[in-house]
Amino acid sequence: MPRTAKKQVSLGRSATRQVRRQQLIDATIEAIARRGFADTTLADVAAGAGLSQGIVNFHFRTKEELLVETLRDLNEEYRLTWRRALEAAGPDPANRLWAILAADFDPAVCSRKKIAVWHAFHGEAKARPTYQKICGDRDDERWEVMTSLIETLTAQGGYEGLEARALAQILTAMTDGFWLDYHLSPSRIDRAAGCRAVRLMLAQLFPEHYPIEAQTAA
Amino acid sequence: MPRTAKKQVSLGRSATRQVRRQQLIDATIEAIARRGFADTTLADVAAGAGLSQGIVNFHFRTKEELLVETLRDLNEEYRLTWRRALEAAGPDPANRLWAILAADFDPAVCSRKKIAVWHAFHGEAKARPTYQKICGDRDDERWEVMTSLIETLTAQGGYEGLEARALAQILTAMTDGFWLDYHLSPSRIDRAAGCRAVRLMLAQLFPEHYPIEAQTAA
Amino acid sequence: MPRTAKKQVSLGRSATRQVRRQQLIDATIEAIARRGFADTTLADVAAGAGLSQGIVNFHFRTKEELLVETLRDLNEEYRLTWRRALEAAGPDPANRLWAILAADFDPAVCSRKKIAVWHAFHGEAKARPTYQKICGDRDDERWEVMTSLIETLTAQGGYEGLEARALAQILTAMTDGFWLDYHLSPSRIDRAAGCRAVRLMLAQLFPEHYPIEAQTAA
Amino acid sequence: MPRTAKKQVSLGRSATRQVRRQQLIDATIEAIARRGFADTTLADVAAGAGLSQGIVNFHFRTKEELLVETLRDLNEEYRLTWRRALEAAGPDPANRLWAILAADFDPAVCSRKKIAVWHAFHGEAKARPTYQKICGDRDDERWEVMTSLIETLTAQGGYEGLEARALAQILTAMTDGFWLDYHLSPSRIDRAAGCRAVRLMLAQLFPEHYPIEAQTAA
DNA sequence: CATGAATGAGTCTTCATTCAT
DNA sequence: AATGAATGAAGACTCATTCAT
Repeated sequence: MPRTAKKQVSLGRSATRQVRRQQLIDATIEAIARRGFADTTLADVAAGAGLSQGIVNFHFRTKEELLVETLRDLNEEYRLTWRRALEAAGPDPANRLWAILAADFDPAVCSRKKIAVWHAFHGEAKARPTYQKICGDRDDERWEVMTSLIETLTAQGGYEGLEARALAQILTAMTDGFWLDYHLSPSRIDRAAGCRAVRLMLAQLFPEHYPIEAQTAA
Repeated sequence: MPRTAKKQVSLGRSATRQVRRQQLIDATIEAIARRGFADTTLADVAAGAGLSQGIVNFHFRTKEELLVETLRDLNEEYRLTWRRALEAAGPDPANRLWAILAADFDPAVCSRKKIAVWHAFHGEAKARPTYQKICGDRDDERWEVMTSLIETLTAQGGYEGLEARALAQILTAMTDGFWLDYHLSPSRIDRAAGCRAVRLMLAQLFPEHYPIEAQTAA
Repeated sequence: MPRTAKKQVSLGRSATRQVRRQQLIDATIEAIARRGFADTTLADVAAGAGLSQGIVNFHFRTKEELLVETLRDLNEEYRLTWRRALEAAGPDPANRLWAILAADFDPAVCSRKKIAVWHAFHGEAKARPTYQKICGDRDDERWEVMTSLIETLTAQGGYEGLEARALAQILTAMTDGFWLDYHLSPSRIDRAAGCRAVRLMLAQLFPEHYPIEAQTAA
Repeated sequence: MPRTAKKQVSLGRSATRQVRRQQLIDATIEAIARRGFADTTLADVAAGAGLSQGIVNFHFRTKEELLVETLRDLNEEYRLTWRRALEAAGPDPANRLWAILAADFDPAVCSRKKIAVWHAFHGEAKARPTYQKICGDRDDERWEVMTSLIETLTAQGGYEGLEARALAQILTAMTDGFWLDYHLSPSRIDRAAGCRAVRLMLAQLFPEHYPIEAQTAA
């Protein structure tokens, strides 16, 4: 508890609304990762943040609102991660496509903890339309960008018979699947291996754009 | 209530223990699919089965035991599905590999409802070691068979530079990923498309064994 | 607590639904009378009934439902009291009118406890439409009967200038007012005095029907 | 929030303690009338006054103190209303008695809102001795004056058999009862009708002093 | 004086579990 | 075997009160 106490003092009562909210969202992610979605209580979250019981209902009106905001927060972090990678990748479409895919292995979003929380939300998605909507919107955006890049690649190269939508589905499924496998069997797979496997796929699908010798690390 | 009464009468008090248990497991799957893992109560399950409140604690000692048995039941159904497909595929390793992968799109295991429940359990896996163990064991078995088949294929064909483990990872990730995408964005993908995409991947990875013209439907 | 324990045993777990509900309603009346409306908790009620915490939400779905049923119960008891008195009064309208008014001083409904609870509900009536509706319906019924009886009396006797509605209002206000005064200043008034005062009023308003010498006790 | 800000500015930080207290008492009356006693929170009161959360505990030490002061305020207003009417009535005891009774229909005290709040406090009276004391004292004072006036009237006129205490009780009950009926069934009664009915009663009880032709409006 | 974030005790409500019938 | 009333622990939420600014 010394750390807790220090935290409270250091942030003090004057912590701005935004800071407090983020603090609680972080504690929520931590709690869900540790205890699971079903067993996470507001008491856990508050204790994890070193704050008092009633605090969550003060900053978020209900538990559900906290959860939704947590999901949005995760979403935004994820979105920013691949968006930034995309910008950093420059104009080349092959580079850009790779940047998006490789972003999924960025430690900022691809950690045991974060992935556990993602799957916790995914598990509840069917029963909670709000979650499904948020996740769907997130995927739609990434899907658009990827499809468009793949169309450019297939137009450039002579990849006959490869439809952009099908390829986008394959690549999306692969990275999503790696997250799931990493979640369920962390001992069988690691970030580097996942990254390499995706690169291998790209090399298979677009040999012109991703020559085998030029492997890139995550 | 008449329906409930009839159900009870038709099954009779003599229903064997196994029948009742299965009835409750089915109701559990239904309830989790509809309400989500966190919001499924024993009352929901009992009502869904047309039985009385206390019944679950009679046939399963605790809620947790019911959930574990439900997961095992799902698992066994999944395992039987691909095992049977494997047997039906005959001796050819290419056929056998395809059979395993295609089994993931069998309506018996690949339905909106079942997939929702799978992801509900996956979401809780990190927090509940038992779930992780059950899911891990399931994956291990399939993994072994797939790796072995892939090794045979790579030994047969001249697929240089393709490591069996990496390929197994790719293919596993892809089918797992399709399930997740089907769960989150059912409008973007359907079973047939998923099946075709996997076939396309096989054709890319093992062109000798899966010539493009010989497409197979799910 | 020994008494509580005995009660539980004597009623047993098999107490019918109706008995349990009544038991809880009685405990609610007791609790409101003792602690007031605002400070009555479900824990008070359950403890008062010698039962466990969650019992109320089992037999009534919410606290509000328990309160509404309690009000209905009080209402019905009140209604039966004057209805029975009315029947016992025979055919004479003067007797019948007197019976209704005197019923308000029947110890079954006119006790410190009951009246306190009545006023607790009246106090919340404006803010809770359901209460206002229930109380309004109760008053309407009694009002109809009284007005009709008064019309008969004024038609019989030569009471010029006395309008039935106004008289009904006066008599209703008087009994209601006695209850309030009994509630706020129990030391200044008692049931017998209230009863006598009402009788005096009747004698003043309808001297032909209620001759002064024929005083009747409550 | 602009309205809030304006309000604050217009009253200014220099508002005297008394003004703030009155502002909060008024907001309390408003809140109780709207939400009921049990559901009125200090947040409601503060918001209603356009001030901040913690303000009440600053000007009144506790919620209970605010409520008590609100009741006292209502009391004082009521007392002043009939006291002023009494003074304005001149020396004639019949006029004075009528003035007291008619004051109960003065819009200043006899409004839907005020009456709702009165009954809210009455409803809690039994459980809170302080309220009972305050209401009792209020009634005692009025009771003394009324009894004394009635004694004068009965001494003057030849009203045999009419005891002053009984008459005071009747008249008090009647006005109290009108308030309750106005509270519960506002559609059945209005101030003018109540006033007329009381006047009718006086005419019946003291025909010498209140001749029928000399009706007075509220 | 006033604000409003923070606290934490208290309340309603849910629900897994028990058990008399 | 089955029922369903009852239990009671636990959780979300409310709100009077405090207090740093």
